[in-house]
Amino acid sequence: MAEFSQGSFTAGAPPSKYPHRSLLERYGLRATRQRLGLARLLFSKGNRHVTADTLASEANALKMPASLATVYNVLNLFAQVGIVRGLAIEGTKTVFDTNTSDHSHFFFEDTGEIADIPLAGMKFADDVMPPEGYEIVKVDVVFRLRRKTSTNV
Amino acid sequence: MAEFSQGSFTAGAPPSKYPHRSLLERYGLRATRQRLGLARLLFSKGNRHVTADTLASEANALKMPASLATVYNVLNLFAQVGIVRGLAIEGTKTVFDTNTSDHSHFFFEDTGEIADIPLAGMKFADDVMPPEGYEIVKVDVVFRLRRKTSTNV
DNA sequence: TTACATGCAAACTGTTTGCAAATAT
DNA sequence: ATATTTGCAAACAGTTTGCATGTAA
Repeated sequence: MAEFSQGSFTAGAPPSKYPHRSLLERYGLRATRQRLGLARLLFSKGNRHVTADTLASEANALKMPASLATVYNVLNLFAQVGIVRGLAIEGTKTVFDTNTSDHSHFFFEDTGEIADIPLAGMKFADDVMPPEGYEIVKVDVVFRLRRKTSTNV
Repeated sequence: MAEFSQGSFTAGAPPSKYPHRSLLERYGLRATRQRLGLARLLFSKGNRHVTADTLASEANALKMPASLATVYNVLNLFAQVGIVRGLAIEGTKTVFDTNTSDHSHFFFEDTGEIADIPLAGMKFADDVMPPEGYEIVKVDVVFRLRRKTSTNV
């Protein structure tokens, strides 16, 4: 039960133990226990694509309890300030991507998985004239993949 | 209020009155009253982007009653056989597009509206190498639009 | 006549919200 | 001390489903 003890420091409060505290403060967000925990899950192992409930179960499995409602709140908040980015790929669950740079996605239709592609969507904005009075703020590009049928060579 | 009287013919059942009957038959779908009615709404006035409930209210307003469940069934069925195409743009409601050709979309963030752009997504498939064993079956490209801020010249 | 489609209501999934208790500053 | 955040459960939106009734073939 101690893999994520947090809260009571004795001495000079080790400054490097909570690397995400500064991240939160940079965005003017209060550094609460669950925000720090979720930020750690999100940003400790490379770019990720999570849904609210995958992240919640992950947190709970690691004894970093956060209610589903809070996970939603935190993910929405992070998305709002730009720490993560929400994707609407499958219509149902919202996927949050920790990679906020301009890139595209593979969507594996068989597994539902999502993978990043280093292809800037904005480069396609040149091919398109936005309607009068509007500007293109983002270009979402999703390459939908199907397992190649062996008969279909 | 009689723009869609349907049902009771007297004589030799005018053959051209239901142009969508043949559409349904072409896909092996039984030509029921509500399928014909919904097909008419979908395909009588150019390309459209509808949700289940906009289409249902439209039908009901025209005295072509179809329950919401049936509208869902019919739209899903049409999408399945390829008469329409489902879009996952906003995460919430599924939008059905009567234009099944390869094209892209504008998404107006202020109004939620969707508009077609004659830009084939598949042309971007050249820039991308699909993972081993997979093939790109569709490329969804959405240009998200925001109203230009006058201060932001 | 018979298999299939419809309508209704109830179930279901994903997400948001109201409010009391907990907590960060 | 006080404003903010959390957790729970209830509300909510969109969609699907079970089953009796209706209907196309």
